[in-house]
Amino acid sequence: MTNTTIARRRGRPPKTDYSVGATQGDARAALIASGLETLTEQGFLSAGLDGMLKRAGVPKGSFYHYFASKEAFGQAVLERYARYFADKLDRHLSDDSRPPLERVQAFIDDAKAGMARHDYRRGCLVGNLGQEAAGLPADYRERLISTLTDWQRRLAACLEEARHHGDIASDRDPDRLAEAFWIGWEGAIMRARLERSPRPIDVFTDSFFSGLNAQHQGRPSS
Amino acid sequence: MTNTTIARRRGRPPKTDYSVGATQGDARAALIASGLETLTEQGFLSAGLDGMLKRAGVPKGSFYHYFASKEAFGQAVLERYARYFADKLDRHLSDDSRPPLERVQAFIDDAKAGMARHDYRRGCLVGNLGQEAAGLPADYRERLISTLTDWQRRLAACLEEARHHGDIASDRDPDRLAEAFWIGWEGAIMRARLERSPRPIDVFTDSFFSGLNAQHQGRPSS
DNA sequence: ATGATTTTAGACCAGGCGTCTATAAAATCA
DNA sequence: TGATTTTATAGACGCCTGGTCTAAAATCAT
Repeated sequence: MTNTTIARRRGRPPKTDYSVGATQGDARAALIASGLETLTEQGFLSAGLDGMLKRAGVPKGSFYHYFASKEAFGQAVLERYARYFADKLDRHLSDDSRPPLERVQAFIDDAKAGMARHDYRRGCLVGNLGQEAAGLPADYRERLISTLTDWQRRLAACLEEARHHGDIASDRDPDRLAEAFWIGWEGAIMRARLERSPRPIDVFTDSFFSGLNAQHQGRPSS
Repeated sequence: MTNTTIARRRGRPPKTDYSVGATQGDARAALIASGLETLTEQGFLSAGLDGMLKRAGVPKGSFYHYFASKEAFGQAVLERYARYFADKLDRHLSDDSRPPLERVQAFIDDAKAGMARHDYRRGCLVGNLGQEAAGLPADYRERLISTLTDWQRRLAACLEEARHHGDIASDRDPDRLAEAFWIGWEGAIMRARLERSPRPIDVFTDSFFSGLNAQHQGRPSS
């Protein structure tokens, strides 16, 4: 059997375990953190590597040691963001100590606070990259879509609970409601950033909650 | 009356092989038309002048004869887009031959057809620039906001009619509903472009219409 | 011709991504 | 210990693109 314990190799060992956001000294983690800040503010295409390198305090030579290209770097940042966001979602939406819709509101308040904390300069990375999707490598598109459907799945589960709880009309489909939520959410984040105000988020979320117990009806007959 | 046949002008004659601007002979119009196509696809920051010039069939040296800078050019394109879009809105929303909500649906169908016609490559210029607002000159922000509130005003008037018509619960505020519409709309356009599908628009608009006759209720108590 | 006006060609410079070479650090082998 | 191998840092350089500007071209007016 192979020696799984240590398996000695020659040479300087790599700084393994990038997944856990190692803190100081880890250039790769610093780069991703810097990328998160920059890309949520500026998007991908118009963001320059040099700026992110400077922000992270990492020289260019190191960058291409850890990432094959700017594109590969962007993907890594997106992965990290998707995980970070899904964790935040779960933290709120699985909080059994509150009724389901309050959990949704708790997530919204959390996100709102985050935007205010950064003076409405940072948006949603998925929204930013989504708008640039035309000019991005093809695999970005798939990843962005899968991220959104992942968030949708998590929200739908909570809305399903709310339906059983009696807070949503029984003929509404939680999955479709969740889909509509994220569609509107991205618009609300964009608008909040534009106006530098939490109001768009409030207007959207109020509208969303109001619609939950409406009788479903088709569009106006044509 | 002016001689429209030949109308000789002073100075070096233009090359007049503009490919885009329907109206031949006007390089400026060709540039704006080209800019509309490009900026609705790519946004402002990552779009290059060269591509737009080539698309318009206008030589590079001419650009700064017609516009003071790329920024000024972008503003001109935005003005044109805002007018174009407001006209389209009015054409539908003021059509007294149909009930108000059907007019809204007619506008939506029109916009959907436009997106499909361009294979979901082009988005809403206001949405594109809005997402880039952080990296854009300050006056862009104000213009984008005023454009959205202008569209909101027009839609609110139609929703007010719908309320009198009995299609909207009497305690809902048409202005706030219209505000919510444009917030979600931008999200829907973005998502439709990402998925290259009309579905996000349908999901959003169905959700919007469903909410119109709901009893208004606050957010979940916290 | 000379001058005025309109349009264009092309140079210019800044910045952006990626590469390349050099060096230091950390471990093993001899 | 010293040689060797692998990892990581360091930043200068090249090539290209992109926005801007200046000088010149092409025409009309006098």
